[in-house]
Amino acid sequence: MPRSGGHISAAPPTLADVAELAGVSRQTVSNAVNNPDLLRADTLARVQDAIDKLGYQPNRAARSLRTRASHLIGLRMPALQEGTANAMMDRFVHTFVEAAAETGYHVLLFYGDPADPLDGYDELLRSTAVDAFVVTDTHLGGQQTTWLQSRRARFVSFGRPWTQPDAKHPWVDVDLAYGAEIATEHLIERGHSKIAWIGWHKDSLLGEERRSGWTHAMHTHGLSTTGLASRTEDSISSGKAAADAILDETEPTALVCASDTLAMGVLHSLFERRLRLGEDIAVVGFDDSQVAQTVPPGITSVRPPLEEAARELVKALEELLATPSYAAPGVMLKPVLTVRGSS
Amino acid sequence: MPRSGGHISAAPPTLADVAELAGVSRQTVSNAVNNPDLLRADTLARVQDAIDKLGYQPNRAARSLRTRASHLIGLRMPALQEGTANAMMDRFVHTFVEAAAETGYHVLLFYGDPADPLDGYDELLRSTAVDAFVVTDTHLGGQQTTWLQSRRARFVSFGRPWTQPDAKHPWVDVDLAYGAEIATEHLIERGHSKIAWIGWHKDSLLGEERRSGWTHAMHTHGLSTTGLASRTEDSISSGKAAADAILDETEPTALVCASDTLAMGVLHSLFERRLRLGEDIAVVGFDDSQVAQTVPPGITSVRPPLEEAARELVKALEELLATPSYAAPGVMLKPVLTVRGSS
DNA sequence: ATGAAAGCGCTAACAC
DNA sequence: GTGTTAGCGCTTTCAT
Repeated sequence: MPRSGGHISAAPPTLADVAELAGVSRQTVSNAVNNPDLLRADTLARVQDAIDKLGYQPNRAARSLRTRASHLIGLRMPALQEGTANAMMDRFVHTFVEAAAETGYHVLLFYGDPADPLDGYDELLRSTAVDAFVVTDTHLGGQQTTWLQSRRARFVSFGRPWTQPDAKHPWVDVDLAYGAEIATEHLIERGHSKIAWIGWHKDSLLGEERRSGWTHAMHTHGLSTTGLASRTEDSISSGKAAADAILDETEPTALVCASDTLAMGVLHSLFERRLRLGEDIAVVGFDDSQVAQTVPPGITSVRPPLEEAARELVKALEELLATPSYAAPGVMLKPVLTVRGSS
Repeated sequence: MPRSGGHISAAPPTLADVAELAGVSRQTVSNAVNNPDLLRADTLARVQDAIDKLGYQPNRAARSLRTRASHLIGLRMPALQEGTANAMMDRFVHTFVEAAAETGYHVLLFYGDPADPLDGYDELLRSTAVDAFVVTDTHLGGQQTTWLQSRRARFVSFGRPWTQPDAKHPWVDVDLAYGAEIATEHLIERGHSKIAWIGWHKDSLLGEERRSGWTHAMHTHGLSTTGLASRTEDSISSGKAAADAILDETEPTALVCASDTLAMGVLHSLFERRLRLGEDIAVVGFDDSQVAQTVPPGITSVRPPLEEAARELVKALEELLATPSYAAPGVMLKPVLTVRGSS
């Protein structure tokens, strides 16, 4: 499709303009665009010519009004976390927008008050601005999904329905217990046996999930976990504090961290102790953040397959929008371990 | 506005539904929403009641069709750069979406083939999907802005019109020559005099800009710059190579880097040489990325005021959409230096 | 201050 | 296969 239609006027051409130029009715042009098989080959060619010549593009508002579909997917912007290494959501948004584009959907990014997980959805729903939503922070509780369901809104989620085992919406998630397991096994293969875990508080579903992978790998290989686990906040300073405590008490030779942020906390502890990352001690993180990728000598990290997750979600979205009653089983994806100098 | 309208039916209420419930005509309801001052207080109250009861929200498609305004701002997703510390654009997107929300605008994120800087714009323009665009990567050349201008599209840019001094569109940028200057002066204050510059190739406008700040600060303080500057790619490995060369040859006590990515390259060099960042040598970066924030002992970095930039752009956008002929002078913002352990 | 009529650009349903 | 008719939900005249 040529970019320069040779047409600069303020008002874009309409169906009627094309129809007139091609010498057919408006409906025929509409069909040429939406059901080309209905036209005779020569008519189609003539209409297509006129479309190209005018640079015609259907008006989205008019089409939406008529078809009751906006071809827009709503995505509430995840809160920005400064001072952490957490940027997984940004990478997810990137890949989701890209995947959605391939199926003719655009993404409507909206903002919601961080204090209210429901803020923003209602307005878009009521004004029929979007066809569906992608919900991302399901581990924060099922408020969003429960509410969307009660409003009969269409949506898919990146993240399993942790607290509602009977939820019916399509979802995609990453098996991060498995992630912790391969991370731990990687360290065992490298000859470590005193492998510590630095994770989140007990009330974090995500945290317990990841922790179980570590426990499982340790026990499978007949290794003890006593004195090797700690639970803390997801921040640099608490990661450092946890590392300080565990290094003093149990002297592990390797640490697995529930996030790259915690891993960076550990690095702060090592820096202070003048220990060499990857030589004196091994560290593995989660998320494969830019931080893990760039800090010397590179932090080995569990990498969630975000590209695949985005594609799966778009696929589910397509089916959901085509079949109102669509109910799919959740999809669980496996992460891979990106090995770098830290281990 | 109550979130639960007590109304669950599939079809959202329309103006007509509200009118019937309130016992007025449709236009009156429309006026109640768009020109409340036109109504008598009691009528307004009655209509408002009906609106609340039904949870009415104007249909966006219908409104757009009629007013020829979508209240959507198009933003093409910047390419994702893995293996670097560059995430400034993500932070910009965050703050822009937030700022836009305050004025009733939502952001339509779209994808464009990275190989074609123009890809994606045309379709949205022709289908009248967005009211305006925000263009972000102006330093890559003026292709996007030139083309948008020729199409009479409305847009603002984050980034000055480097190659077109006569461009008329509103823009906001950050004075990073000044950023390099305060970074260098900070190091001079700390007692350094052999301060190296690790920057980009000569054809990078952004790079030359930043470099000039370093040169200026050095000369102002009577310090020599010979043998202290290098030009390279924006990547970890070339940052390391540049640092290796300059550390061997000139033995500077401090380095200013054109990006946090290059600063991380320097860190790789230091790691190999077993030098202590912030003790044996000082390093300052650009962008105040998550990497600079989290790596021990923290990298001093020039922080662009993205929040302010986003707000300025939204303001310009509002005026631009209100006044078609609106022409504003560009806005140049000053960055601040976030001082951390690396200096 | 409120109401009636018209029409934005498109597609679904039906006629020919 | 192609054309005609109607109407999606809203706002902009214009009349009252």
